[in-house]
Amino acid sequence: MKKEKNSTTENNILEAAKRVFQQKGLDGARMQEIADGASINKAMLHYYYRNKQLLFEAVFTNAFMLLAPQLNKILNDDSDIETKIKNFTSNYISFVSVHPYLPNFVIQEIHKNPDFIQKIKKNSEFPNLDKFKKQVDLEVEKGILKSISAEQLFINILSLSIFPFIGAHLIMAFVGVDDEGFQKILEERKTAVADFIIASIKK
Amino acid sequence: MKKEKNSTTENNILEAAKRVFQQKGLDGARMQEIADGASINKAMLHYYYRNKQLLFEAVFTNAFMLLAPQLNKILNDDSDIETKIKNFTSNYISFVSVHPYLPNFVIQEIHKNPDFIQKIKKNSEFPNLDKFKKQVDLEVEKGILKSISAEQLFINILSLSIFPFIGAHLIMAFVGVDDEGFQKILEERKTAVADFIIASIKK
DNA sequence: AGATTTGTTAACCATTTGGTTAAACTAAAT
DNA sequence: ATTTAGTTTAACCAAATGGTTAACAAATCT
Repeated sequence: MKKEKNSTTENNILEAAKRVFQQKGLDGARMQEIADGASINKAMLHYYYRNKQLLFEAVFTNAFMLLAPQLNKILNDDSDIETKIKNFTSNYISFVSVHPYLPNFVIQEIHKNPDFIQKIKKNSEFPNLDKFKKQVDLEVEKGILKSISAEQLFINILSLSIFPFIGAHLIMAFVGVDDEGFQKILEERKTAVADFIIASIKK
Repeated sequence: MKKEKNSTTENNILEAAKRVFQQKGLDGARMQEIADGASINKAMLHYYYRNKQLLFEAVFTNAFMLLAPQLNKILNDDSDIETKIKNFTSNYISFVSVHPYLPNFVIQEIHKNPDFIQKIKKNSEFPNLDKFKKQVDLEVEKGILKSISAEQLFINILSLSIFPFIGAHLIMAFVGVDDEGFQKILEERKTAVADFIIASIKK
């Protein structure tokens, strides 16, 4: 038996599957297209991944696990809130600029199949708000921050960081810029988002 | 010839199509399911709407045209920025709470087919930023607002208003609340979002 | 080397799916 | 009453699609 056959084939499949699934979604994706993308026979897909659903779940979990660590940065490290916000927004926007399809993909498929997230929540360390909440409450108490609920603040941070990627085309149409112009706006946001948030909550 | 046959059938079709398309997307939707939902034969669908694409476009345009007027509120009326922000965020969150599927549907299909938005941009009055931009620049100049670009502010407003609906399931998982708890958070946001924005930009 | 497991292919299959056809039905217009 | 035009149905169809089979090639093991 060949063991170290991690080589190309399986990787090619995952790469191709990622491309196709992220662009077209579970329903829109075609196994044939993925096979073509991986330069293999369609039967090979079913050799490596028994069926479409399993292949999809592999890709999805992969994508999700790429985003989760980003969130742990804001939820579970020890710096103060202001620093965290600066780091997270900047890092996140930089990171997603390199993987622009990720947020849409993850969010869309969770939307169509909300149970999916429960499955993931059980495995691995799923980020939770406990520490962040304690921290915010403390800084509010200390008078460092204005009164705000950690939940609302968290939602605001996520919204400002993620939405521009999800609504990119919509925003471009409204604002009247092309891809290049939009890139500039995103670049600005790497610092502008944190400034915006901090201006609002810092006493 | 029966002329006033606007009666139920066509309406049933649109209602059923709306339900199915919004839940499953263009690719995931099945003509048979729409037919069943409208209590008609599948052939009737093709009698009223020649094919899936056209039926979809009817539903999509419909949905989009429901959201556009909301945006005109913030872009093209005469009140000052602060008032506009208060009105828009509150109205938008209220409105979408009643149509929670809308933002996801519109954004997702635009994401998969960006040309779609160009089609719409040509018909009807498509909201644009010109007036809003002038107003923001003026209030910045007057010293009412801190220095901020109208584009970034606009994106922030949209993000904070729309994302919670698109990322609902994700947020619920992170924050650790159920549907009911999330409803409460949204209710809070009807005022909290505007307060958050204004605290950040008002001098 | 010979057996066995693993990787790969081409051809095939059952089902689903969007879409069509032709005929029947309905109600108004002549 | 018969024509006419719109409405509705059941049966049908071709293409697409996810998935399988069986045979073959290439490693791996003994």
